[in-house]
Amino acid sequence: MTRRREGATGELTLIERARRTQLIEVTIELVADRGYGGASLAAIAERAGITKAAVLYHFPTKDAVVRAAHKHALAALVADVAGTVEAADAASRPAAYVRSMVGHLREHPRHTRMIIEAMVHDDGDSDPAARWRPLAELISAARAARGGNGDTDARTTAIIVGGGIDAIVAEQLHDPDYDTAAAAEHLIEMLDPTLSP
Amino acid sequence: MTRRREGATGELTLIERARRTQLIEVTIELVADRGYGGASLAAIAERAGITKAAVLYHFPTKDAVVRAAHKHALAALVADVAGTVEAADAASRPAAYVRSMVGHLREHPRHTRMIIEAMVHDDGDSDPAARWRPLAELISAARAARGGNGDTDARTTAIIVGGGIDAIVAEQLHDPDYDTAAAAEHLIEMLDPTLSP
DNA sequence: CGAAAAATCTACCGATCGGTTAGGAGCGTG
DNA sequence: CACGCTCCTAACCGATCGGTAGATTTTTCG
Repeated sequence: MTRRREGATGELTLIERARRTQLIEVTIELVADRGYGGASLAAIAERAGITKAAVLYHFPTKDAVVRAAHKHALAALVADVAGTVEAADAASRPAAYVRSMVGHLREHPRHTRMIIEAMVHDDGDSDPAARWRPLAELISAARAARGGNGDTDARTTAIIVGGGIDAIVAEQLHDPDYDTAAAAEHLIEMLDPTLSP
Repeated sequence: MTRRREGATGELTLIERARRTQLIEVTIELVADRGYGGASLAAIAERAGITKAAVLYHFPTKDAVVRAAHKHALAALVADVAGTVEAADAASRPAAYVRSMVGHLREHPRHTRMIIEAMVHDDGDSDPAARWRPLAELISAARAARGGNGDTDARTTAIIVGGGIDAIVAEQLHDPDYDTAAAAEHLIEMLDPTLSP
């Protein structure tokens, strides 16, 4: 058993931190470029310049590496979006959310592919509605701020708009010249009427 | 070389047809239930009640089986949708398209998962915009029929609406009680204003 | 019936998968 | 110096992958 301390509360070594970060980064690259199946232990180890066993010294299993990479990409995303959205007033937060989300995903295409790949792969236990729940709450709040009609299903609106965001980003992944900013504004124009009574 | 005639123009045996159909069906089930990686030759063969070698007698490679399954699911989808859409007049065809697409995907969840899985897996060579091009053309035609403003980007509208369709279906896959029909109507309500001058 | 063709089986191949084991540098500390 | 800890390598494991070769059964048809 050459396994790492798992939930140890002790602080990590500097080298350990650096290695983990590096492994997460190369894993994001691999999953983004070659899909979940393409991110084998051997591939991860090779890109990091170490051996498979060394990778498994820092993480208990391969899935743990991929999960850590997914978590990292997701955390960076929500932190970025949350910061932008807070600056807007309630009525325009859904628009700010869409703009910020599309913008972030365009600036970090690797993270985008990583998140999408993870979404597709972990079958079942992830709810699409849960992914867009923050957006659903912003939509509810905006409707309330604009005076009523909070009866319309914010969950469905959020799911649809979220799907639109994903589609815009996916298109940009295929065609780097695609004008995602214009597409985001178009999506916002479609969303806006549903926010007013 | 125990390989099948590949592009032979000759007619196929009844058994061959039945086997191919069966193999395509079990492959759709497998890909839908366990993802692309879960559809191994051994798994396909087991579900069909034959051996791996027998599978490779009817198809040259494993990928050929999966591609055939994808093609089958896709063909069934477009045939279904096309039939419904033609019955509507130009101005309301986009709405009919959305309704029909969501309805078909709900009635054939396996096909849905198969298509999504294939979409994610074949990296790069498939353009999201191409997938929704038929919808983009319906949107353009509807705008023309309603009198002008064909300047708005139909491609982007189609991509956004298409993403909304995918998201609705994905949510229904996770929550079977989800009201996809209502969601489709909501999506249509968001689409409609963009079709008029 | 008997032979050709179609369909399938058993058995194997090399490659790769995630993971394990044992050990050995390098380094700071008693 | 010797001990202990961190970080890593070389070698290996059993399982599974897609695919192949050749024998064998089943079907078709003159």
